[in-house]
Order: sequence, then C-alpha cells, then structure tokens
Amino acid sequence: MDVLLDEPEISIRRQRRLSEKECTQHLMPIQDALYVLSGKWKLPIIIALRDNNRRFGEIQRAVTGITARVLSKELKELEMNEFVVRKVYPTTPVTIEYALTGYSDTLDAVIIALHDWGVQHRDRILKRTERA
Amino acid sequence: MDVLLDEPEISIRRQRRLSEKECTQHLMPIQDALYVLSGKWKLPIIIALRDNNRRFGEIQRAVTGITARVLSKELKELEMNEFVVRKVYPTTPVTIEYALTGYSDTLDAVIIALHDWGVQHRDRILKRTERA
DNA sequence: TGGGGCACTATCCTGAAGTATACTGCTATC
DNA sequence: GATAGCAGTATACTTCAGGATAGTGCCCCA
Repeated sequence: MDVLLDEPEISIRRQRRLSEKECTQHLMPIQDALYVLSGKWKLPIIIALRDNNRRFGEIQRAVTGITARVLSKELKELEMNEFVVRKVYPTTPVTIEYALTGYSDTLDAVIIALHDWGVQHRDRILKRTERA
Repeated sequence: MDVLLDEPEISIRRQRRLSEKECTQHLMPIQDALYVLSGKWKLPIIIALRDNNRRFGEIQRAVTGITARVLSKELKELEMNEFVVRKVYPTTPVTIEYALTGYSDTLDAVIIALHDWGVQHRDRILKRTERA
C-alpha cells in the first residue's frame, strides 16, 4: 500500500550520505561480487564441493537438477575465477577431480552475511503472511 | 590451466564441513538474499535513493541508462520487499516520492561484505593481468 | 497553442541464461 | 556382446530479464 501524506518531504532533504562519485565507487565492486555469485547454480555447486564431492558425476548427483552441459560450463567459470581447481590424474581412464581453492574461502564473509540476512528476511516474510 | 598430480585425493577426504541437510538449509536463505539484490538495477536504484533522489524522474536521471519501464518495475519490486515506500501527496498534479525504509538499512552488512570482497577481487584480477 | 515535464503504461523485440536430448570414446562389469 | 558409468560436447529449443519506442492525461511556461 502507498503512504499518503500531507506535504512532500522534497524540501526536507536528509543529509547526504555519500557523494555521487563515492556511490559509483561503491557500486562497481559490489556488482563484481554479485556477478561471480549470481546465476542459478554457482552457490549450489560451491556447497556441493564443500561437502566433499569431487568427481563430475558426484557433483551432478549432489546438485539435483543440473544438466551436464550447464555443470561443465559453470565449473569452467568457477575455475576461471579461481574458486575451483580441476585436477587430472594420469590413470586409465583419466581420473578428474574438482576441488575448492583457498581463495574460495575468502567468500565466507559474503556467504555468511547473505545467509544471516536471508534467514531474518524469510522470518519477516513468514510473520507478515501470518498476520495477513 | 589444469593441475596434474600423481595420485587422486579421493581417498584423502578432508573432514566434512557440513552435512547435506545443513548445506541445503544454508543455501535457501542465501538464494533468497541474492534474489532481492540480483539483476542489473536494484543496487544502483538503492544507491540513488540513498543519495536523496526521491522523484521518479530524478531517480531515472541518477541511474543512467535505465528506461522508465524497467525503473517502474524495479521500484514495484523494491516496494514489495519493503525496501522502499511510495508516498503520494494530494497536490495537483499529484506529487510522488520514493524513499528508502528503515528495513533497507538491514542490507548494510550484506552490501559491505560484497563491497569488501569485490574490492579485493578487483585488485587480485588486476595484479594477475599485470603479471601476465 | 504548442512544447516540455511529470509519472508512468503498452507493445514489441533481442540476447543471454538455462533446458532437453543425443552422442562421443573409453573401460569395467554382467 | 550388451549394458552401464565416466566426463564431458553438440545441437536445438525455451524462457525471461531487460531494451526500444510510442503514447497516456495532466499541468506549467513562453
């Protein structure tokens, strides 16, 4: 529902929080960060890897619903971002393993922040629908 | 580049970090959080609003490149998520103002985490391309 | 009286993300 | 000899976020 008030606040401007330049400078890194995490599968794959799934087939079974084509593409992207290493062992036939890198751990703070916010948001939504 | 090793690590499993159930429980809130922030425009709009842009036209001019159609749609979504209120003043013609809610401030921790990670990631990428 | 700003909506279109299905060459197992 | 698993690739399709363009009714200003 919209809020109806008597007088526009347009004249009662709050103090500026950030200059336009500061804002843009803040925006770009955030979008970079969002970019590497967005999409339907990146986080599920990372979580499957954290759960010690290493082989292509294992990961595909852990991340239910993903097709081989998409998993292959996503793993390549995660590898490019250095979150994942692809290890090839000269067995016959070759054994291939994927593993998270140490760099992937730098995402922890982000993941925790997103998680915490998501939990309280979910809670809030639930309470809102209960009230209604 | 792939890494070549002598022996598969498949037997040398690291300790489990999270059970599968725990993982899924962690995943959903994260996806919820990502959902409300992802897309090309949500964050730029939030930042424009923080910068005290309140009128539709003001916001559109601040968020360069966005069309009225998309801005309208995004503002509705932000309103549904209770990050934004739409205030209607009974002037002639009606004056409409958008403003961030207190709830939008709960995103601060998430935005800061994403920002910090984004900054160091950018740095890392730059250094990598310099090296090459 | 005609042009512009206001806050939008309607219609159509494009491109990127994701899906479905089939196929590869290799080996191990029934 | 047939079937299944391994780690994918190839081709074709669908879906949907977002973009382009035009137009709404209202008012103000020259």
